[in-house]
Amino acid sequence: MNAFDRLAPPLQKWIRQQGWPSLRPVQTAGINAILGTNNDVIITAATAGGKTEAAFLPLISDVLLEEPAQDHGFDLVYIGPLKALINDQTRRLEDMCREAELAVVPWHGDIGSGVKSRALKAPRGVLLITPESLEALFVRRGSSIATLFGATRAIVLDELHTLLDSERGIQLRSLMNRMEIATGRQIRRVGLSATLGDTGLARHFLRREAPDDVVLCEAAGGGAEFQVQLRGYLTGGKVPEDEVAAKDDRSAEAAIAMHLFEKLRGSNNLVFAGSRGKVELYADRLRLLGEAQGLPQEFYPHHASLSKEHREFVEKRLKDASLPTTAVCTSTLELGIDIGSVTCVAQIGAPFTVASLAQRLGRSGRRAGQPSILRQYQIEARLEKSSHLADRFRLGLVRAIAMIELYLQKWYEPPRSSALHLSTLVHQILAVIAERGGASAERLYVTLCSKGPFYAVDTTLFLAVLRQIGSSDIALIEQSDNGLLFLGRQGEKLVEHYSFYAVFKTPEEFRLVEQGKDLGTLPVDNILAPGMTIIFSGRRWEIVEIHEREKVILVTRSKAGAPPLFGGDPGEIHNQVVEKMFEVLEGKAVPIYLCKQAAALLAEARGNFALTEAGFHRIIATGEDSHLIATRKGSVVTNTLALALGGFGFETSIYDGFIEVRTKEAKLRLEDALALIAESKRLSLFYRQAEPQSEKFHPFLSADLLQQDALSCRLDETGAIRLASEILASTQQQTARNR
DNA sequence: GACCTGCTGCGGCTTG
Repeated sequence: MNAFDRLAPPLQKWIRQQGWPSLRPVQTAGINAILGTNNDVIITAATAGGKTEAAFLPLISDVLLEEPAQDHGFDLVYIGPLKALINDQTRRLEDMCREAELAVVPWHGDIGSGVKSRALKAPRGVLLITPESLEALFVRRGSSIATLFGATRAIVLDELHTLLDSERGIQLRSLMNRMEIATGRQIRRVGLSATLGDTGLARHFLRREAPDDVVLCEAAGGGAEFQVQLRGYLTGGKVPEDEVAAKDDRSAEAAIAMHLFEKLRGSNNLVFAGSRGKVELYADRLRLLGEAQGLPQEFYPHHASLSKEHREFVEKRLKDASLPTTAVCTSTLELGIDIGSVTCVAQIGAPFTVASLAQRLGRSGRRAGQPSILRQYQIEARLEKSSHLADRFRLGLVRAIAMIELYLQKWYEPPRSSALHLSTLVHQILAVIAERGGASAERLYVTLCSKGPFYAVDTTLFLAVLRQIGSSDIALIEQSDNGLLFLGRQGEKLVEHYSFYAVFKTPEEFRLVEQGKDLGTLPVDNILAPGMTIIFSGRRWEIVEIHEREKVILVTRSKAGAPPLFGGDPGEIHNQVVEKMFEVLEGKAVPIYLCKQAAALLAEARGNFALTEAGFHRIIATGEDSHLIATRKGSVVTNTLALALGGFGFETSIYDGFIEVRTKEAKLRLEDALALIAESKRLSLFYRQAEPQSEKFHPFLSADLLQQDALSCRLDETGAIRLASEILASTQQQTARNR
């Protein structure tokens, strides 16, 4: 029997109504993988490749054709990382389920309590929910979980790739696990994604006990033709006489804005500017260019600090084919919210990961016969005598090239699987105790570690965490006479507040208000005062009043302004990306997608790289007491070595694949320090400040636990030790050769 | 040298 015939009649009718000539291969594969089996399944296809239907056509059929395990409860559970995505998918599923008369229930923070209480009284159909709302159900209604999910056939995880490596992903795996323990049944898991770097690790995420049994349904190669141009621009330094032309504004940003304005006007596009500050800067310039020509506005900023109203306005304009719209944005427009297809994706500066570049490009070329177009812009510094080697090697441009090359090879960053996730573990200990009204240490360990996602935590470490959060000054948990663990004084306070359900940290912010209307938010660490001017939401403002206690800033329209500071963490670059960068630096081929200026910059970078023989000498003297070490590694290993060197009094700065070391304050020679590191088994002794508190529940952990947590993911000791001996060996070879 | 995501229950009010 073919795939279509195996579906329940209401779904066959729905497919006919859609006017589809046939099912797509990935949908046929999904139907065959799911119907009549208990398989866990991963479905990967390009954005808008029909993944949702590939999963839900057979899953809904299964609900209609087979008897449920119990009379009440949700038949299917869909978990989405965004409220907007849940709203989109609710509409699609309602359409698909109408004929089948199956209820579709959206559930997140913006959904009214009426919908929720009705669904709790008579749970059935498809539940679409966020990880946080699901956590809230477990914590608030722990005793109802077995009833609510006792009939659930499958859990569908949308945008699986965003969950693999993150704190939220660990929480979600724990929730799926807790659901199976509460209902006493194994529940099928179906993951959907457009960009999975390593399907092996995705399988492991989905079902750790049996990753090999997870069935993979892959759509055959996307098909859209890929067009790319990389344009290089110069900034700073002395502008040569012949380049000083009539135009007032010679900055690279102005030139890029002008090019974007000319190329993108009249169609729908996305411009990824790299940071919220840069988004504001380019949106402002593009608006001014339009106003100068008396043209209607079509360039708008979009990022997470802007008000919901403004963001929804921009998203709606993007969906509307009749109004040309370009959004200058951050990764807010990277995920699967349906904004239709855009003509071109522009990227200013090199992205941090190939995975996000791929995700962004998935937004363009979605209509048959239309290419997917990338316009990459890169600004480099004009070189002077005193210019730094990182500028001479044109590392920004080289990284942009490496990213495009890796994208063409279809390589994406894999998730790291060794992380301990102690912050999230603390959260889940509190959550499980709240869900069950108390738990023994043994039961907790089985639920969370031996059977759960914290498998890297052994019993010794687990007990150390319990002791730490049970200590009298932390008081998150306490133990009763019969050995059962309960929430402590502080633990109860945390769990009672609604801010408990999310496992990730969010900064404190000011609200920006103009005449009673919210424009958006700004991190509180901005240094602002009345009279100062800023660019925000694509317009210029003057600060009128600051209300510290209410965290409100009142503003009024202004003619001047600069983008405010939005803060942020340093990005993380994978080893493979840095390796590719060195391949580019050492290579000869000039990619055809470089403009003349970019090609000249690449030639210059290669010339400077060859001149300093950085490929040959791993340690290059760059001044009287400064050196450049070529680590040829990504930021985790490079950071670890830099931290270890810092322990010896060296001052360090980090670049892609390089560490600059200043030896002035150091107690010993650089080579001797490297030798000591190379001989070590552990580096912890050398760190000066290796207790970073970056995650939400880190403040409750001890220095020792924080260091173990950092070493499991943000630092790589063995990698750094190996790197130190590798660098030494190559310098010794070099010395021998010179003799 | 960065980006993003999420949130309950209840008291008290108005309105039909």
